[in-house]
Amino acid sequence: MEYNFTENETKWQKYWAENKTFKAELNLDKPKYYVLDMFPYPSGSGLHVGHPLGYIASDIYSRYMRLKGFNVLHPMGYDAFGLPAEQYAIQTGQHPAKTTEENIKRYREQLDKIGFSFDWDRQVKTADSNYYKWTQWIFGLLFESWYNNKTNKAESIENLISHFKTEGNLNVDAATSQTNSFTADDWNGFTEKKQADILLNYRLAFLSEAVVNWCPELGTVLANDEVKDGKSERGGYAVIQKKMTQWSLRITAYAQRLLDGLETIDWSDSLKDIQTNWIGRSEGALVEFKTESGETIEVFTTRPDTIFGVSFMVLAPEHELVSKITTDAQKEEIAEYIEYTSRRSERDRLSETKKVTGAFTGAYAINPFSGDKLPVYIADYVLAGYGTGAVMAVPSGDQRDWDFANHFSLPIPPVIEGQDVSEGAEDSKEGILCNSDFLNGLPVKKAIKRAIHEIESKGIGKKQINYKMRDAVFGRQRYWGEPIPIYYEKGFPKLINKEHLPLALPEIDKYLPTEDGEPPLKRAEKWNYHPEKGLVANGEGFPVELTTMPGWAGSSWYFLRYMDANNPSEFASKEALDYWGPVDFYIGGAEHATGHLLYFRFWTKVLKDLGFVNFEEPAKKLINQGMIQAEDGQKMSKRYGNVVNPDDVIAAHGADALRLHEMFLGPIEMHKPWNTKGIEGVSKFLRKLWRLFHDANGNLAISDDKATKDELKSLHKSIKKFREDTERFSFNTSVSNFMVAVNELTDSKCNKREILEPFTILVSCHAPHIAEELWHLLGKKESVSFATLPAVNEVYLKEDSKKYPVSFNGKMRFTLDLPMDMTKDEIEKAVMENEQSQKYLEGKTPKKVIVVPGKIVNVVV
RNA sequence: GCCCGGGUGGUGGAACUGGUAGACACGCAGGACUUAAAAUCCUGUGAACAUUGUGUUCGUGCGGGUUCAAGUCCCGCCCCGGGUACCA
Repeated sequence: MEYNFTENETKWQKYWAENKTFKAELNLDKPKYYVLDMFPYPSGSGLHVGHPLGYIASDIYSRYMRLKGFNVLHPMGYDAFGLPAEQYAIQTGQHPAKTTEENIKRYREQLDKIGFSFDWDRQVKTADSNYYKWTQWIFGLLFESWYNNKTNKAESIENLISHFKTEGNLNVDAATSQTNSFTADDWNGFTEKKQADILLNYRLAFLSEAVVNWCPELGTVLANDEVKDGKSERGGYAVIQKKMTQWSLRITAYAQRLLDGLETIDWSDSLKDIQTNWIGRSEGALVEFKTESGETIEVFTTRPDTIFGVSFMVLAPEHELVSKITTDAQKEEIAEYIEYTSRRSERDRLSETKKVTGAFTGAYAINPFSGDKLPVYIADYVLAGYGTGAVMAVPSGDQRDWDFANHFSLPIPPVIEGQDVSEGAEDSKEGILCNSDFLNGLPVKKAIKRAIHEIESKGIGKKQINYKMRDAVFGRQRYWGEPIPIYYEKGFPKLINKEHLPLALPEIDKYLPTEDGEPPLKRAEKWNYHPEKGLVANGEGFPVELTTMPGWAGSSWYFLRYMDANNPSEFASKEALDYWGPVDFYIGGAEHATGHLLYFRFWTKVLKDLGFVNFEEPAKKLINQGMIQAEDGQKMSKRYGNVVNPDDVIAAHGADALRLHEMFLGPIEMHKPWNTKGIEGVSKFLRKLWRLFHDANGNLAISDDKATKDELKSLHKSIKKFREDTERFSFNTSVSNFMVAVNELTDSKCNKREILEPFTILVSCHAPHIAEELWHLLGKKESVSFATLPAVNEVYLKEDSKKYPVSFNGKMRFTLDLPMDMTKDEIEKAVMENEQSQKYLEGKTPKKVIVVPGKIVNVVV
């Protein structure tokens, strides 16, 4: 009887589901291992063949770790809130919850057919109110915390308030947007509103007025990682900069820890690089320049050593000093320039970076060391959002400053010996300072230190570290997301009481902004809050926040919920968190490097600081699965009509073949095209494997005879390679390893239990359905996933002899079979005495003979 | 521009710390079985030259180098993919 994959695969999928074979239970007696996949956003088009690639790899690894005796947590769920469902709802009027549920159902059917060993009892859906209740609760934690730079962690806002009451903010070192200082008396005298406003400058979840990315098409603000090339990542719509009051999360407080943590985790270098660049740490100095009129311009520079090379100053057009220092004569020009820059979209600005623009304010600043008069310009190459929004321009060392100086005919004084600034700036960190008074003769690195020292002792600045990363904009003017659990009393935000969570998403008539441009939640009829009664009809109580959370809120902590997914009273129990956390192995796409993967590290650190989890990093090991392209090398997309559906592949070849084939395509981390024909190879392998257990007539035929030395060698070679390959996530070479073994066993017509039983266990990770059936044909009653991974017995691998490749001058000429226990000298002698050697020696005596026992022989003539 | 990956047969890819380049597959060619096809099995398959087996030369993007020995290490380039970009 030939192997019937459809029948067999359905049978075992049913068995696993009915017996809850992969149910994970907390068991302190067993070591745990947590394998996590990035959960999918259930889109309307279902899974294509590229999606399960990572899931297959993680499933193989999960099964492998189970065989090694670990208690494995391998869950799955859905990232169910998001823009596409809402856009669809706007078009069709269908409730996004309904379409999302339908999509989830379809995803589940597709996933079930692939034979994953997920514990479905732990499924999470971010749009489920039992889940987002806790997302809202975590938002509450962020709202009620501030970051203490002295203890280097988040602390309760109550601590801060009591500090304010007794000392004001004088001895507070916090991550804050508060610039003014106040005393205890000041604080106690402030109105409630004023106090609330100040606290917002400290809270980790805070409301502030800031320039944000506004996408008019989507009708919402976007975080920096959701904007690519000046357009929205979803939809590709134009983005403009707009000043708005917004909820944000103070991720910048964690910039240094997010950087430091990278050194403790086993993630790919490219991913770490992306995050490092995104965080963008730079060391330098904050320096004050006085204008002639007595105003102070503060600049950030990474090259304080070049301060004698400053020939002008530049402010961002939005800089608050611009209006104060502009002379009457220049007012018109400056106003025109500001008007021009505010008209330009983000895309225009980015695409015209070579165009030099700017305007002179008429004001002059004084170089604090040289006393030189420095004209002050405004230009939009200086960004309001970075550093202080002002720079000291050093045209000899900075190309942008050079271009500007060149355009406006400003001097370009060199400050490094031998510097040639006629064609452009030279920004080398090597070199010796010149024309720089007390810095003359010093190499750059020492000069930087010296300059900072002088700046500090003069009292005009200090050493400073800046980060490119911005705080994360958190509110979205959209419907399909978690409501932010905030209401407004006396004009300032307050947290909705814990017992009123979840703050459920209300029903509304349509999913569009109101006529006044308010977010869709404004349409809800019962969207006011009463601290005792909860939600009440509008007109009663206090208004509730109208924005919702971004797509990444729910995914920032889902890995924690899986640990205790059905807990009704906590986000997860302490016991479960301590046992299962952190994630041991995480797999997902690299496109989440600057979004999800930063946010989930950030939330983990906050929860650690507040004592809820005992680990600093959420995932110890992470690999990125590559993309599977269509056969034509293009991206697989409905638009190109080149999508391959796993359902079709499974119908034609089976789930085991799909799993093997996806792995066989190449290394997990690489992008590679789908290859329809290639699947024949793995199908053939499965049939060959099946035939090892059956005779020519298709009847089961397993022998209890003793295995031969060669058969044992095939088996143990395979066990060894399988273990090595799996440990280094080389799933593709495992497949060829299986093929080699089956080919060898087929050649020797091996049907011996002693060989087939352990081999079935190996194969069960990649091809669980056929393995499960074969396991039962071998007479086993339990699932093969409860078996033990076979150990390597080196005795069977030991070779008696080695076919030595013999090279002359590095060129391989012939091989020579020699016993393994020969010494170097004996090998050399044997080679030299061999008649074939004479031909290549041409009568000469060899200069040198290199012998690496067990490896090679190389004769140098 | 800067920072990461990556370039190996007709194709996907192997070669873990320098040690027989091309494992394992796909494809292709030839053959066996068959009335025929499918399925299965066998043989061959980097290129060129030569050929009786054997052999010789070249060959891992290009050019150099280190080494007894380089796909692997070093230097300089080219191409492809990704990230990032007036970040001072």
